[in-house]
Amino acid sequence: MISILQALSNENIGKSVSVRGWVYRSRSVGKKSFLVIRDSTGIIQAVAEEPNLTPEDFKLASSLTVESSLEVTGTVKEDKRAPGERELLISSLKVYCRNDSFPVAKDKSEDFLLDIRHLWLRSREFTSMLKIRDTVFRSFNDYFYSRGYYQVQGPMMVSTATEGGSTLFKVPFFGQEVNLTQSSQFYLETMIFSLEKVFTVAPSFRAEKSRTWRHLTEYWHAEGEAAWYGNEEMMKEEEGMMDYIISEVTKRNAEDLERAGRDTKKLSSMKSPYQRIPYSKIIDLANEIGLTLKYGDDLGMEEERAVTKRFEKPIFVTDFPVQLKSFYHRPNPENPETVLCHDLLAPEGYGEIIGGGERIWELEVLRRKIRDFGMNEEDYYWYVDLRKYGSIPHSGFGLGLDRLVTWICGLDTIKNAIPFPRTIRRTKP
RNA sequence: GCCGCCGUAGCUUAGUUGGUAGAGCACCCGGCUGUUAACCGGGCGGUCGUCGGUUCAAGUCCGACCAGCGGCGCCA
Repeated sequence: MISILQALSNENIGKSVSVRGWVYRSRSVGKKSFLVIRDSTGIIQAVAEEPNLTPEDFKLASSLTVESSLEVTGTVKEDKRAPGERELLISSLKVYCRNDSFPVAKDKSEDFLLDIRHLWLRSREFTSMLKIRDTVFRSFNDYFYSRGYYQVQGPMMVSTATEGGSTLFKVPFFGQEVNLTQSSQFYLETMIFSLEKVFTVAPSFRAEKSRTWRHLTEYWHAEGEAAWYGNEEMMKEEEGMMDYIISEVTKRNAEDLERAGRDTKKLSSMKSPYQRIPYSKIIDLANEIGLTLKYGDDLGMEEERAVTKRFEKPIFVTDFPVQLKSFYHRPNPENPETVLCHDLLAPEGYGEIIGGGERIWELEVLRRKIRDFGMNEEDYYWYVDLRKYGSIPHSGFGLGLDRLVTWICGLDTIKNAIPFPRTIRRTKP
């Protein structure tokens, strides 16, 4: 038994091989049947005709429906008429499951495809996306291991919020209530005191009633936290990570990117360094483009799209005003109206994929910010404790892996960057 | 949270001023000696999202509900 990719290789021409998989297309002309078979590695056309097969087997082969599963043995032959110019002359076959009509046909709506996502995953487009997604997750881990980070895990059930309080999922917990985590950041921060550099890949949950192309209620959050790092050092680390992920994807998934309609050369050209643009300059730029933004306004969807379309590479937006960012961001000592932070915006209109920066490490500053943001210090006692015992400068980031995949694949919705998207109105399949 | 939109066969859909539903694909049967989302002929397949109302008569008009989609805000 060999893979379809292997069956198509030069050394198998003229040889008898066995492959197994699923019927991708089936057509018959006169006394010949053409079965295009797919497995995880590719597709090959198999030809069934009677001299090579018993009448029973020929009939069986001719009757196979889309996505029926089977195993075939046959001789690999070069033939200009075949897709891929190679095909398999079937000498025997074994059918595992002959289907009724497969629900996925040529006419399909976005809505219907979401209902049958469990079957739509078998499509070539989705297979390619899943392979690219695999590379993104794998290379994220590999990069941080190569940089001396440890992989750690925080809890998914938590009792404190990282961001605002209104977007938490409440879950019953032995007569009490807990929340599903929105970020593992605070837990990563606790672990830098033992491991110094840590990362995690975990789901995060947001109960925001978002209805957009780039929000999920459950998404894959890749986070890193490093002791002694400043904002600039963290940005450099992220540049290294992005370079590595993009080089791995373009190396391993060239064909998959092509199927997704993505220009591999264009992706490869987006090497770091990325521009660092202060928030105030972005406001100026937005106004040059014709948008009306004043200092203190947050960047909306329209602004982000317009701005990122002007760049060929991702950009960092830095130095946001204090009030636009969460309480834990460290104010810039040279300009306390702004914080030492960075958002990484993907080009081509895709927008924010990373948010990060330097964390407050001075106890009194953190206490004041917690008060200023109207929060209760007692709820964050353990987070505050970190600033009491051996506190150090440190920085971190959170990356939306599904957003990164959306951009790398050039998709128009984040729902197609994850096998089973969870949105405000969809929990099935 | 705000704004907009859709629901007719397994899928994609047509359906006129209200008169009891038509097609393409899929599937099944038959034909075709090389198909490329094959083609040709036939067949199967519909409580028109649900409930209620108006009417002699509702897919069509009205109301409520259910389900889902798109955009904004928020964020990764």
